[in-house]
Amino acid sequence: MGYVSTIGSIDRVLAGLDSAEGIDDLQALSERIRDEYGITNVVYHWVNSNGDQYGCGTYSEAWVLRYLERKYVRIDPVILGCYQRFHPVEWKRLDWSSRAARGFLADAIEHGVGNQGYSIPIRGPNGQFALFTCNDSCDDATWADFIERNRRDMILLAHDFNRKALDLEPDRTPDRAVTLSPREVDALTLLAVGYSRAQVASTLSISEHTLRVYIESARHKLGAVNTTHAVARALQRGAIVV
Amino acid sequence: MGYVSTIGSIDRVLAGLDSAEGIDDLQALSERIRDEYGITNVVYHWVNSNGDQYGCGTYSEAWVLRYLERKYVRIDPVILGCYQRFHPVEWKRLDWSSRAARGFLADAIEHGVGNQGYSIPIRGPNGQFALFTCNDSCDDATWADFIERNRRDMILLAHDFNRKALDLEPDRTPDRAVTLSPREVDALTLLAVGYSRAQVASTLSISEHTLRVYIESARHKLGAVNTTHAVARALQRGAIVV
DNA sequence: TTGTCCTTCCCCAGATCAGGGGAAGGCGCG
DNA sequence: CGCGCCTTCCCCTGATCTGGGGAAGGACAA
Repeated sequence: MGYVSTIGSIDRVLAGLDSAEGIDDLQALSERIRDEYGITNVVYHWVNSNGDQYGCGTYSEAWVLRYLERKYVRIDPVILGCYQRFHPVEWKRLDWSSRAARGFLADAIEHGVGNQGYSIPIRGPNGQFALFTCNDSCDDATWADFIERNRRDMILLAHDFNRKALDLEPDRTPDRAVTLSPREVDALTLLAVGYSRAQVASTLSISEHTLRVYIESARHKLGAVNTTHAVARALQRGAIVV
Repeated sequence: MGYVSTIGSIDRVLAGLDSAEGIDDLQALSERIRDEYGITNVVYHWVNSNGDQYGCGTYSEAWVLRYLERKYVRIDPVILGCYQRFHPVEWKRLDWSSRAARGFLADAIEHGVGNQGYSIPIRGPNGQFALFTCNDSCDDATWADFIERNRRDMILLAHDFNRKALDLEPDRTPDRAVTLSPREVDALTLLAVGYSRAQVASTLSISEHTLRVYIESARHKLGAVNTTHAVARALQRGAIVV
């Protein structure tokens, strides 16, 4: 990481964001951010609830293809870690202990991804999830210093980058909000914590037949094909909280 | 809204956040933010889907009690609007057309809530939801100018306020990750998108018996009592991404 | 007032899942 | 070179879920 003055960078970049008119501009902008801040990579990565991915950034094409091809999204500790966290996180603090994760890391570094990174999770109303990541190759102290100085900028960039990305791709918000009835929420919530149908029915003091009506109705609303699917979608969309 | 210089405010406030050690400090800090920025109210409000609420801020005690007592969370257009939005929003742009909303607004203003507001939605891994709000009584142009100048500060404050609030209330954060094997991840992931066991087995090109071993093993790791439970916990912990 | 949605109840048959066994080869870590 | 973990295969039975039906009262909104 070469030393680069970042004074005013955020203003220049946000001005660029304001005038962006297409995904290509965002792509160019990620490169711009990378250069303004003197780091190796800047990436905006959208992870869709059906496994679709999309994004832009400075990773090499080879790495992006490999990532998709190997379905790394399933084991990438950055994704997994951010997915269960509220706050931005430094990569070093993620869990790299599994074999799959270590293999992934080696592969990533081989493809030009830096060993240091900082990723900001961004969430939408119905479980939509995206990541804004910056990364670099340097030692821990240098990176900690960089983050210390630029954390705020990165958070603001993540916000505005995401907003612009959504403006440009309005169909990225396909999961319409589903309103489950209170009983449907009860039913799915109890199922999600492991109750069997019989247990749920007795907990809610209704017959199992009635319970099934709720589950079916919730299933239809959620576009789910079975109970497990319905619970999964309800959780993803925040329709139930366990 | 009296004119107040906000230069350096963010630094002073964030320093205060760093040293906060309890919910009382956050309460004091919300007052501090209010004064630094010269507005009427600053509020951090955690909303649980089961109706639980929690937060701190400068609203009068009378208003908070009334809000809870009347279960305003169900009709508050700020909550409703932010719940389905990605980005911070000015109150004027929300939907105040329903009668309930207008009644609510009148009641709010009567209790010292400003007519102008800016609320930032904050989301967690499993639909957790909180709001960081600043509001004031002034005309549209004055408020637009205030937001224009302080939008970035508010976003950063929302982030850090939320982080601190979660630090101080660790039970609101999710459980630690479990490391599932790649096959277990495959199995649960496909189950989560609605596949039956037979479909999963054939998709993974393994026998259904083998598949069951993975599901069982994942269940044990996750401390789940059945498949649906296992999928739910895996999702919550970010062990799988669907 | 009419319609839509929520809540509750009931029947049944076939498909699916859960739970308990046991056994094999492969891989990496100490 | 074990030991542990991952992967793969097989047996079985009983419990559970899924897929269609139909029916009724109450709440709330247009």
